[in-house]
This record gives sequence, C-alpha cells and structure tokens, in this order.
Amino acid sequence: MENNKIRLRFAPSPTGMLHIGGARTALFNWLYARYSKGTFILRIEDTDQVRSTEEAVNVILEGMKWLGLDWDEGPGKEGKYGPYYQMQRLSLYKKYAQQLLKEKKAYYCYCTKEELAESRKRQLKVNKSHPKYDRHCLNLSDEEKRKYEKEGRKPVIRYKIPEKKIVFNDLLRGEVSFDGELLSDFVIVKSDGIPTYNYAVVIDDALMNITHVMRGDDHISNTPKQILLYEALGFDVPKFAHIPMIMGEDHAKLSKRHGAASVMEYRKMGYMPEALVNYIAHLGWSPGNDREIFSIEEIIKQFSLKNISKHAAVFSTDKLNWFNNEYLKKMPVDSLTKLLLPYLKEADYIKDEKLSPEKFEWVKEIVKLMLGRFRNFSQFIDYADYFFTDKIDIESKAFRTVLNKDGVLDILTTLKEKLSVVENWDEESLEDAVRGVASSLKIKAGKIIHPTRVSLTGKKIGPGLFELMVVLGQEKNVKRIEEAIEKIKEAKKNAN
RNA sequence: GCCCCCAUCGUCUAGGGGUUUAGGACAUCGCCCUUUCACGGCGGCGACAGGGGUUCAAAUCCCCUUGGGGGCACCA
Repeated sequence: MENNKIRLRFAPSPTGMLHIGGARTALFNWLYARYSKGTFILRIEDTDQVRSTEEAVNVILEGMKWLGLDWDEGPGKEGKYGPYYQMQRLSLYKKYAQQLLKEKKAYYCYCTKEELAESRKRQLKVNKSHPKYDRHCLNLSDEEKRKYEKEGRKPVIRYKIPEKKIVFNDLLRGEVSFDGELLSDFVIVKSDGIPTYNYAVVIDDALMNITHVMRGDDHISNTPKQILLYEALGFDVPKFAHIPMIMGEDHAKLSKRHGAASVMEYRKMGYMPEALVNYIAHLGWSPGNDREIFSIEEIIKQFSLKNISKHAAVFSTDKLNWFNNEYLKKMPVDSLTKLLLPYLKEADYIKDEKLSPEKFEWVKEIVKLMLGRFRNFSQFIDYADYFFTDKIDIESKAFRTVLNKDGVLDILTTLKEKLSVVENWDEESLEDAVRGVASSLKIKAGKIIHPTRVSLTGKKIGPGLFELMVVLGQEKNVKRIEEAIEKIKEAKKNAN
C-alpha cells in the first residue's frame, strides 16, 4: 500500500532567488501530490559549490512557506529517505558510481578542458553537426592512468552512452524519442568527486522513490540521459511530465531583467500569497470552465495533468494585479488592516505594529476608504500617504491645474473659515458646510470639492471627499487648507 | 549548426471532427453611475500562423513550411 503512494518532489538549486517559474513548478508538484493524497518532497540540489549559498536555501524555504507549499519530507522534516541536501548524500553517489565503473558502464577520463576543446574543434571540421566526447579515455590501461595521475591530473567519471534509441512517454506530450548516437559520454562525477546534476538527480529520485517527475520542459533534453542512467543502475524509471515554461512579457525566459522575477519581491510589493498562487496556477493550467478565482482547496480538487497546456505562458503583471485586487476586495477589512501593518511600519507611517485599539480603528477607516483603489500594499503606501504624514507634497500638475486658478483663493479662504467653526465633524455636517459655501458663492460644489481635495491630499484622485475629511480630522483640514492658500499666494507673487 | 518541444484574440485560456456568427478572463476603447479616481453595470474592438491532404464535414486528425521556445558544460 505504502509503496504505491505517489511521490513528487521539487528540487531547486539554491543559487539565487525562488523564481516565479520555480514556484510554479513547485506549485504543480505540490498540487498533484495533494490531489492524489501523495507525498511532496523538497530536496535541495546544492552540488554547485560555487554558486550555492545558505542564504539562497533560506530564501527558498521562506518563499515556499509564504506561498503555503508545505512539504512532507525535506529540510526540517527528515523522513526515511533523507538527507534532503545533495551535499549530504555524497557517499550514495560514490557508491553507485563505483558500481557503474565495475560494470564497465562508466569510466575514468583524464582529459583536460583544453584537450576537450581541441577534440571538438577537430570534429567540427569533419562532422560539424554534433561533436561529442571522442572517448580518448575509454580504454585506458592502468599504466596510462598512472602516468596521468603522476602529471597531477584528477579524473572525472563519464557514463558510456549505449548507442540506441531512447523513447519515453511524457504524461503531457506523449511519446518523445531521442537518438542515443547523438548523445555524448557525459560526466557523472566531477574531478572534485561531486556528482553532476544529471547523475545526482537520478540517484536521488530513484532512492527517494519518486514516482512522478514534474519539471520545466527545459529538462526534456536531459531526460534521455537520465533514463539511460536509471536503466544502467537497474532502477525503475519514474513517469515524466514536462510542464511549459513561464516567459517574460518579451517572450524570453523569465529572468531578473524582467523586473520582479522572484517570489519574495512580490511579497515585498504587498501581494497576497493566495492571489499569487491562484494566478500562477493559471499559467499553463485551466480547470476548463469560466471561473478563475479559486481557493487553494478548490484548485487541488480540480487539478489534473489533463488540463495542463503544452505551450509556454507569458507572465502578466496586469492580470496578477487583477487577481490580487479580487482577493483584497473579498477580505474582511479587519484582516486586511492587520496584513497592512508591517508595510505601514516599513514606510514609517506608524512606529509600531502594535497599535492601540483606537489607532487600529482609525487605520481601518482609511483602509475602508481606499479599498478597491490599490492593487497591492505598496500602492496603498503610495496613495494613502497623506493620512499618515504631517507634510504633504502637492503634485505639481494638481497644483497647476486645480489650485493655481482664478477664484480658488477666495473659495479656500471662505471654506477654511467655515470649517474651523464646524461643530460636529461628521460627513453630513461637512457636506452641508461645503455645499453651503457653494451656494453662498453661487458656484457649483465641484468648484470647491476639487481644490479642497488637492489641498488636503496633494492629489487629484482619491476617496470621497467628505469621508476623507472626517478621517483626517478638523485640525489637519484647516491647517492644510491654510498651507495651500499660502502656496497659491506665493505662486501668484512669483508670477507677477 | 544539430537535437527536442510548442503554435486559438495584445496576454492567459475554453474548445479535442458537425452543438461555433470560435466562448470566458486580463488589458484596451465607449457609455452609465459619480465631486475625482477606483469599484460596479452595459457595450465595442480583437484570434484558429500559412499551405497541402484525410473526411460529406476540420480550429479540432496527418504532412510540410514558417514562427517561437528549450537543450547541446567538470551549471542545475
């Protein structure tokens, strides 16, 4: 029973950020594991000693946790197939390499980089299509080996490619076949004794009993090499599913230069993990109906290899924004406000995330006013600055087109007088006050509303004026209108 | 260069021989709501890459071309 269980893994190499593409691969593996009540394993492929860092490991673990992709086995969750860091599994790779060596399925190679390059150049001259390793070291005598060792050469271990057709049945693409003759004897153990990716991944997936290997389709051409190794080692070959890649808006492989490419950047920008997950789930997958907003449980229930598409998908920030906004609108204001606190703290809008109940209520009022007007938390920080700061910056265009106009000075002066004596600082009284000023000056209310908004917020756009005035409070209202009046006067003086 | 994968609106996709004047979503445009922006409502624009087959019938099946992507390391 236990042996029939579906086991999938996500096996990132900790050489940088948790990429959006990697996150989507992780998500699909996780979804399929959860859907099939299988096991999801996280394995760290840290055999690139130059580029791997502990920090990158942490970023990956944190990113996975933030997205809600919990693993059943892996770092911090040792299972019976551990360890889950490749650098802690070196003895395993060594053991099976020895087996291949003994069975003459692999051999030591002492060729230097220069010699390899030389050989390639020679081949290009005669048979330019597919140069491969010339097998110079395939049948080295012990004496030759000793000679090379004396020269200080450290050998690699190469796998000897059997020249046959390799066919596999991809779960998404059907039959895929490669000609073994085109493959070169590739290195499985580097001269420093560390295994290469194509070798280590096979040992680990086999030993960890991985049943389904789901990964980006950039791995399709690695698959024949890996299948050959499974067969050479006598392991069962897992099922493969190569999922389409995610591209940037320019249709090139998603990378740093596309702006935000890492999961953590999206957290920083204030996207909700549920929204990000919902969106990237739809990159290359569709449940086949017209709905798009789904809880993670609903996605798990509907997830199937059958409705994964085969072609690459372009990442769209616009659509992500829409997803995020849908989640923001659905969220209770209370919870939303709580989520926002760290960002407010980060922006120095509040001193401490622990707010008094009154202050929390006040922030909540602001969130209510802003709801639907921001697509992520950093936009909230940008758009709602005037609630939290003392000094506001009046956008120059707003000043020019709204405040620095004939008659505005009188309007604001009259309004300021009126506002400083308003007794009940609530929406109704304020609307009465403003409309009262309008009728006494014989102008339309809009003529007052716009300059007032700019005076109070520095912006031409924002929530309803009267509700905004209530939250801002009488003192700030009067003060900001006074400041605006001064600025207008100054501008007029400079103009003359 | 060689090998492999892929191909429906600008983007994500539905559709898997007749139910299709090819459906939805994002974006975009217009109108309504409105003090502004957003939200919401209504509507518009917008695609089967091309060519051959197969078939009574093809976006759907096959082939070729073209286009896009990926891989050809002592990186993963």
